[in-house]
Amino acid sequence: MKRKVTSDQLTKAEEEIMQIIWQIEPCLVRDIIDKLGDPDIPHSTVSSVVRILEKKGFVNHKAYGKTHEYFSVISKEQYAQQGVKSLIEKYFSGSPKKLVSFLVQKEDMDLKELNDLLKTIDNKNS
Amino acid sequence: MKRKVTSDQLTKAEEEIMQIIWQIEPCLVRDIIDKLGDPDIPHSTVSSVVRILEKKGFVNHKAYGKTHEYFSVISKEQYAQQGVKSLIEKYFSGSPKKLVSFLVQKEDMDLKELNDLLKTIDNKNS
DNA sequence: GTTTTATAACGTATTTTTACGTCATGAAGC
DNA sequence: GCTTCATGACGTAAAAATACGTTATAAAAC
Repeated sequence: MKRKVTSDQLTKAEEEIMQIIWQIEPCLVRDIIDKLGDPDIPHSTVSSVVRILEKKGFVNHKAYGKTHEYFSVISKEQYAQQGVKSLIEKYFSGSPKKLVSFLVQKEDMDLKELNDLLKTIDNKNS
Repeated sequence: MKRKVTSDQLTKAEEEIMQIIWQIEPCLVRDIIDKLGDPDIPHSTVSSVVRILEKKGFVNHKAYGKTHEYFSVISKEQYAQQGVKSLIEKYFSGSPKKLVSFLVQKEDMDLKELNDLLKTIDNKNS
């Protein structure tokens, strides 16, 4: 029940904003709002979340006068890696192989696809 | 920024308890505490989380007098599937293939392993 | 039957997350 | 210069998640 101090996990709202930053960085809060689609969301709400993201070390900014241009510090890939790792640990007994066979079983992926991929990687490595 | 009403996502504490329930169900709150390892955690704290899990529809209980025996309604596999799906959507542009090649690249999984797996599945399907 | 023990519910306090009103500042236009 | 506009920070309100003290009850021990 202990809470990790190093906030390495994003909440839902935080992640939603972070995804946009990864897409369009570097960006202003305004840009994020435009991308969000919801025009009624108050500027200050988004600003708050971005500030929290900065506090958590996910983004940083460069100031041009009062205007802040935000950019990510943790890459989407880095964060994804952490997510994949935790998923595998928690739901596939730490075995990536189990995750792959799950993907195939659930028909999210067919065998042919997997085979093709394997060939592609094989070629790269030789 | 809208919040989903159908609580399909567990928070950290909730998930920790849920993992234990999946492991040892059916179980009493007491069993969960024993499994948690932290003997100082108040019984009522764990009980609260379990009640929330019930409200969210993840568990249900059978009452024996005042004693409640909890069991999962949503299987670990079901929940895992949802997690995998959301991860793929958010971080691998909806392509399971990309996830697999990510696994290989990050050396969480080697090619041989993947190859073996492919053979195993192949055999099953023929 | 009475006492003790183990159980869970309930209500509430605390903390964290999410949302927003208000203020200040710099830039642009006058 | 002054005014307007766009920006973001700050503080705080609201909601959600987490933690726990207290009470009630059933079962077990006596």
